[in-house]
Amino acid sequence: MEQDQPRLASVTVADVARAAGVSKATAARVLGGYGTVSDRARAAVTAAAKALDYRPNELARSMTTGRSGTIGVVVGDIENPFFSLAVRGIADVARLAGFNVILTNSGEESGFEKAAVKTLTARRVDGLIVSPAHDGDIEHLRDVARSGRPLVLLDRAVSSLGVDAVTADDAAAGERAARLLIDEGHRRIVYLTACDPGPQGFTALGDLYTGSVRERVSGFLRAGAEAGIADMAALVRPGANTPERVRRIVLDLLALSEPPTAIIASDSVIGLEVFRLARELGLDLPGGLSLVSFHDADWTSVTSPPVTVIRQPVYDMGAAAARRLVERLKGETGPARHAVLETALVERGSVGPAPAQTRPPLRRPA
Amino acid sequence: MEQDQPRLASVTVADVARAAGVSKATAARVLGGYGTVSDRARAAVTAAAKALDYRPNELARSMTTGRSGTIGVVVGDIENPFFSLAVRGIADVARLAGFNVILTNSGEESGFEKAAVKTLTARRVDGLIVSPAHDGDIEHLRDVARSGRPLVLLDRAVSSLGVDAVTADDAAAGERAARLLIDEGHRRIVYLTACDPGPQGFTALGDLYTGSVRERVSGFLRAGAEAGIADMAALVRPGANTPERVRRIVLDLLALSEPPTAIIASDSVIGLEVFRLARELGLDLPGGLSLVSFHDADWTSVTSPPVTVIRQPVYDMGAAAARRLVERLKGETGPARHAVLETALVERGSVGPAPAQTRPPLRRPA
DNA sequence: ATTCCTCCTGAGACCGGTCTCTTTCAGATT
DNA sequence: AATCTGAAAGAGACCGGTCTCAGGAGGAAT
Repeated sequence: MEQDQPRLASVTVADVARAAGVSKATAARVLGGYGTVSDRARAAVTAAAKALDYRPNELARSMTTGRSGTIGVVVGDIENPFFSLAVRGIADVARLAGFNVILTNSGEESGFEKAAVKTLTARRVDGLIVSPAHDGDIEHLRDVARSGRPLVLLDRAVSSLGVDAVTADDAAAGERAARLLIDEGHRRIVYLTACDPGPQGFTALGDLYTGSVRERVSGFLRAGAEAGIADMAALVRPGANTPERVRRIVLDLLALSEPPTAIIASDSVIGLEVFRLARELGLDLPGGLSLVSFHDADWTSVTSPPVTVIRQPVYDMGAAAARRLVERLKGETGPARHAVLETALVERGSVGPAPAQTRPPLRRPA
Repeated sequence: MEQDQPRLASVTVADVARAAGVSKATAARVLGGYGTVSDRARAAVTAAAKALDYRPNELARSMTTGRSGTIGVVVGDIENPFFSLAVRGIADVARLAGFNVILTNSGEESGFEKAAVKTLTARRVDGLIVSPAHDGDIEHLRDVARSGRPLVLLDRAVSSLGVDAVTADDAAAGERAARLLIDEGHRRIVYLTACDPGPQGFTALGDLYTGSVRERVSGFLRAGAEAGIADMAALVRPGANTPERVRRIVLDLLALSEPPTAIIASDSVIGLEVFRLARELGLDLPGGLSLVSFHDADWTSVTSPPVTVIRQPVYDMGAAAARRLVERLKGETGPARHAVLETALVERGSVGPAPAQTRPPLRRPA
């Protein structure tokens, strides 16, 4: 072993070159793996590098090459199993393609998202995968697109940006979930989602600034309209951003003179909190309340009853986004593509017929 | 608005300086926020920078300063709620201290971990937080320590490295969990963990190369020894690295002539799979099998029965690790510190008395 | 033997910042 | 008026790599 000198200054190509008795250029060629070098020189440099414990400085390297071998990812919330699974998909594909992943959390806040994007571009990532928190506030993404740096949107498309996107078939999924409940006779169905509430709650689709949520709600409303349900929009509830807020919203809803008979939760974190609250209240599922949750999270299959969910191909969504980004990074040009992945309705035990009411449960015309 | 020139080459300080009619040095002073500059010059440079849409190149900056404003994090598995919560703690503290976080997943594999550490140091992160997958294989960490770059170990201490670490009181927690079960009369208790199995399973503590796991098992064995249980070590089962392997191991155990009456799961992912399997097998919890899981994951409180868990201060562990790293980054020297955070046993419904057996349930001497 | 071509190598510019060193100049001091 | 002081600004080296370009050596072709 070499002596334990507390080395602060790092070994550079120049040091290696000197030790090997060649020029800096030749050493760089060996160490960087480019150009042509004689076997003799190569051996000398390799040996010197090893002896000196040379470690390349990626920073310097990417400063000159312009490429960093890194892709930046900005997700809403790594804690949400949806995103952590998607990130895994991204990471796996990236690794195979030889890219490193820099991950950042926006906390679903536009301000943090902007800061994250700024930091990542400043650090010259080769490309970005972002799930935009707020699709009315996308100047920073437009900047990225304009700068020519590849950008792929994940889970939330923003068509006006004209960049690649990978999402699930949210509108169809929202419609499917609503229809399932309607077919069971439910008429007062809540759509509960984490999108920040506007000044006075939900009034129109435009109030929902998260792409995926808006899609889902549009499907939800469509199902209601087709079934002739008067005011399907009345029970769309954004603002379920924390467990506490989920509880407050649901408690308020249950206190209505005509309480809802079913809830659709827009992600598994919300779904879990609804489930927990129902159980605390002694509310029987699905007898007293039916529940459908987006995202087939692990726990949904072990509760009693297990939860009926919309299964999204989350891992694949991440992987597809990364694959697309890598294509772009490899020079693929051509128009922006929006990949829409199919979801599946997994029927388990949390949906049952609506309890008998004043109005008899009408069946939707087949 | 400016014209939409598709700018590929980025604007540099030199460009700004030229536009502002000052020297590169002066422009750099304004843009970099250092040195002294007249108000007139400052105004000119600021205006020029805005007009040209100047964006600093963080790479170039950190190449000269030697600091990158970034801390690298290598965790075993971001998908595991334990790590995603810890990462959140890290990210929050880092953000407040003005650092960015680069996150990497090792998949609990030493090889990937090494690659990740190498990449991160090559990109000159200012410091590292790592949860070492294998504490017999730490040359790469030793290199980091030797290079003088601050390193904090998370969840898994390696005392021989002589670096800061933040862990839970794993030995105490393991002992506590085992004791709870022993007090309920259990004698055949499984400790199920994800640590990769040696050639022929568990034979001695040294076979467990994950620090936290070894600690927990040592506590587990100690509890057994104190209660005079003959062969507590016989039911220590590493290798539960995937849901499938959890199933296989548990099924094998249940097929024993004298099957275990209780299982301790070393993390919530394992705990969930055990729970699911028990339910599939129609095994009553806690009547037919008692279960204690490490990590107070969300879902553990909503199952039927809810799961008794060891609650670790996961978020705080991440935050503490980040805080310590930031201290070091700010120049704190002084000896390595190992912070041990307390855990709590949260008794819920998945633990019950051992079913009557040939041997009568002995109570541990108070 | 001469020319041509290929292979290898070294010198040095360059990337985009920071930072030291030097010079200039205005205002204060005596 | 002469000197001192300190703020402001410019020139240019530097960080650690990459890469272009020009030149030298050796082998093949003529």
